[in-house]
Amino acid sequence: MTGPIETMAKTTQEGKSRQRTAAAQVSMAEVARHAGVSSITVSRALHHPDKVTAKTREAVDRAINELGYVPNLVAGSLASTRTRIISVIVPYITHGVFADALQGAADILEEAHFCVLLGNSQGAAEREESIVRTLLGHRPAGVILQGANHTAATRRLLSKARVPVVEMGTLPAEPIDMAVGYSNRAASREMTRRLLASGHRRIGFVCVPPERNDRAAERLAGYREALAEAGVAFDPALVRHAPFSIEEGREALGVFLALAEPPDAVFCTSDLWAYGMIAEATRRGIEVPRDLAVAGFNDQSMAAESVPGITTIRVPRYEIGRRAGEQILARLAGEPTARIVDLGYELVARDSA
Amino acid sequence: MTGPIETMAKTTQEGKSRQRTAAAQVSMAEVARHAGVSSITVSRALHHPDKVTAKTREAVDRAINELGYVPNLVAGSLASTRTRIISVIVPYITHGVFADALQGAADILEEAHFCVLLGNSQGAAEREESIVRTLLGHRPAGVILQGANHTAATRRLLSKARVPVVEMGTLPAEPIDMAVGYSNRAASREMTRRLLASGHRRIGFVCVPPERNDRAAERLAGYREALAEAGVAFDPALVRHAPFSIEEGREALGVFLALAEPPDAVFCTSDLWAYGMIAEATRRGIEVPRDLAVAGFNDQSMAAESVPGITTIRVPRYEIGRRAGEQILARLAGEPTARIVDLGYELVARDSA
DNA sequence: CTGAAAGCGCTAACAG
DNA sequence: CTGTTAGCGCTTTCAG
Repeated sequence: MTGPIETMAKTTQEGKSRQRTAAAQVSMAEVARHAGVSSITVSRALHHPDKVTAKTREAVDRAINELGYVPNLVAGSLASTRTRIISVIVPYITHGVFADALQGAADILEEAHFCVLLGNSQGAAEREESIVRTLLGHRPAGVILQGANHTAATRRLLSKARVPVVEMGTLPAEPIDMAVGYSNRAASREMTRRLLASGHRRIGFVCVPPERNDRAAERLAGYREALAEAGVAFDPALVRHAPFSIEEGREALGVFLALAEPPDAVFCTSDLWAYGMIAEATRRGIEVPRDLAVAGFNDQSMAAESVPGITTIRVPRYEIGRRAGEQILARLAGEPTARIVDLGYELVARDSA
Repeated sequence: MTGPIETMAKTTQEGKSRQRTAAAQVSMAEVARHAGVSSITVSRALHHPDKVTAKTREAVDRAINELGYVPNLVAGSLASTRTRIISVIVPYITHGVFADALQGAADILEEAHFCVLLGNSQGAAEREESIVRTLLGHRPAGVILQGANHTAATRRLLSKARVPVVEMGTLPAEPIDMAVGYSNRAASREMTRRLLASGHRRIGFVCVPPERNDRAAERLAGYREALAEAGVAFDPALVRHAPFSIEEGREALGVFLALAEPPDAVFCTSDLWAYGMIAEATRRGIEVPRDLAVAGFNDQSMAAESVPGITTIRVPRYEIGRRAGEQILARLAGEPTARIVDLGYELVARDSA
């Protein structure tokens, strides 16, 4: 165990004067001079090597290497009024679901030589709006964001930006531009139906507050639809809101058991809660699924590791991000694009429900 | 369970002609005209509101709102040769350790109104080099990257860029500029000492191939140092390389048990492996830690959930990213900065070792 | 406190 | 295939 230690810099500070980035950088003009050609020829050797003789290309390449030239993309972007930047905004980077989608988007975009300008909304629509405003200032070639609950201003900004926009992880009735996801409502309805089919009638439901989260709202709607179909009355006492954590799953069990009429099944709309709830049930001698059925959502790694294994909904998280990136690229290439891409979901039946 | 469905766009394609981003955007000049002032006054109203009369400021603000003006940061950056972009490069976004650090960096940087330009090296130094080259083209105000094994060209590029650079998660002898992390070697040595102190002499070691990963190399070195201190001979047969996954932990156990002289303890340098190994041991009726002690690294969420709980090394993952961002900001503000910041680690003793 | 002129480093458009 | 001329939209510098 060690504590924080700081070794003071031996190097002298350069001081406030040298914040300017491009300062001592080599410019294209210098490369041109070095190679005995004009700037535009350097530009062409870089971007359209076939439009330049092999000899010129070599001379330019040599000059670039000798001088250590790194093209200034800021200047290039301004001149061409075009960037190779895609903004990707996610609620939380550390949440597995979003991290996977972000990874998918980053993979395909970097492959296509685009850069990802990252935004982190922390799940707040107002924060998202201010991030969108800033990121649009960088004139991205496209924008990818999570979910569909945005402020009116965010929608307006994105529409006016005249760039491809993809909302991921959900299937909004009116996407800003394009959407890639799956039906949270249908997935939730299907899981609830499964619990009902097993004979459960008192079904608890755990989710994040649905007011500020369209996915949670959709899942709650799906749950209610399935109950209605089966003629089971909706009981608000069986709905519990919580932040994401294993611990909250443990606590939710306690709350449910303290009810006058406790549930005989619980649909946790995150595997984290399901995992915690099962662990706590086991600790209390409640057998899952015999005494209590527990279902999860997302098919995160702990779903398979839990004992019993968690019956859950698997969503194509990585694929959603990747496809979102592909949609942007397709639009930029002038190819026809689908307005809504439904990547589906899969109910993974294990032993917990 | 639903399959992929695509709804074709009803909206007509805008075609190849409209890839240009800034195209129909409102310019500062238009805002100026609308407000009856010059561009430079708009610029000042935006960046130095106190250098402008309240009346002018209001007129400008009104024009901005009416026109929906979004400042073009590309043009601004070119003119000022300065950006508010920090490049952050991580090996994998989905790996919890890096996601946490990325989150830490993003949090502090966005707070300071900087944007994160994300790079994803996939753990390959060559890929990192090409990413660094591209990202530097955007003239970031600073660069944060993971670890210390970079190509010579990467080091050269970053040094020549004349911007603050932070390497995170490790304590290199010769940082490119600054480093924020902890000693992988010391942490590994301490854990190995603990296993030795419990009487173990045949200690297995699981890590990723150390040739391409400086952290793995440091951990291996710490393990060997502790063995040497205790006069225990190093046995290459006890070292296993594997990719990160729970499954690989299960497999590693099988390999170790097949040895003529199997280990009585295993130090897994990732909790993932430790978790899998313990699960597999339990399945085979091998009691942990009585029959086999298993130690982990990183204190990921499964470490506490595992039965028995995993004895592991906790590292300040989020804090490392946050501090890395702070170092960049401090340097940009002209404040003195430490060359190396050791944030330490903590051995978390649970029941597995 | 406000403005005019000049230019950031590059690329588009047109010539040769 | 190569070069010249003009900006991209903003900020810097220097005047008023």
